Amino acid sequence: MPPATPLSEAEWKVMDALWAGAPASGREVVERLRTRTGWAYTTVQTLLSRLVEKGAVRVRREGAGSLYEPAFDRSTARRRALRSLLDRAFDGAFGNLLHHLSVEERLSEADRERLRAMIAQARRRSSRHGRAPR
Amino acid sequence: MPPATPLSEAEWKVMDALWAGAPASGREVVERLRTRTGWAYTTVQTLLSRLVEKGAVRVRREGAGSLYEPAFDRSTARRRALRSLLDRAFDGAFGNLLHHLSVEERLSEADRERLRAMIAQARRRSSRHGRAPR
DNA sequence: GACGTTCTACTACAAGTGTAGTAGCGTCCC
DNA sequence: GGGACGCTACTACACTTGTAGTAGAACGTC
Repeated sequence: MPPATPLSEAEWKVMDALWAGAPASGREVVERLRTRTGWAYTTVQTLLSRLVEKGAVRVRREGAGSLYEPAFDRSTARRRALRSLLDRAFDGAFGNLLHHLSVEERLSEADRERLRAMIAQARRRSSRHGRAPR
Repeated sequence: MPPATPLSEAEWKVMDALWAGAPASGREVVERLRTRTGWAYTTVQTLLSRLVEKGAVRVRREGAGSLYEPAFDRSTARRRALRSLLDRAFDGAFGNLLHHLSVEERLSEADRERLRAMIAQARRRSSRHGRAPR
């Protein structure tokens, strides 16, 4: 697992662009970001370099330019970001987040449906290999 | 609603110290943070000032020193932080977060219990507002 | 009223972020 | 093989964050 340096706002956007299509050229990434951000080519390049330094993106020279590809998937990044929020704002306790969700946030019917599935799935998983992590 | 400038890691710790006890003197805040962080008095002062600038803390001179108190409660801060994470990492969609939780995170029995309560509560709430619970 | 003790205000400085410019190199085209 | 063009590498610069020091004001004490 690469050093879990957290992704900044702008970096998330770049990663999103990469997750949208496996190896992509710098040009492609810029193109994908154009509508969302309007960043200059060099801005995107800077961000890509920083991401490579951080180990979040792998680069490979390919003839003319380079091809970039994420070093981990979106779920992994999301898990890390969530953990980071948990530590920062919820005393690191998952339960606190759930409590907050239940008391403070408004849920739609679809959300509730999702939660029901979530419970069922969690139950299945935990009974399969009987463990309850913190 | 004060300008929702997001709280940084260190600022969260200071806010936590303030939420732990209504108006508190600078000295008190430092004291509460000592074990957790070991920060110098002036470090805490700097953070408090920044929080005042951001509108997250209100200050009031009181004889010798000042008394500080949070300008909003922890739930509000949590809601904002969550929103920010949502926008950054989950395409701004609450459902994406729930999906992530259901598929990616491991839940304990207590978590599941909490979720069940959450669903029930949401159902109650939404039926009160006259939406059919499917 | 001189002194020590506290606080506050201002300043500092390195790392990280957002955003981009410039120079130079490799490649493609005629 | 010389020019046009695209791409990478390096540099820039302001703002935020983490962490603190110093100088001076205010207050309590004898």
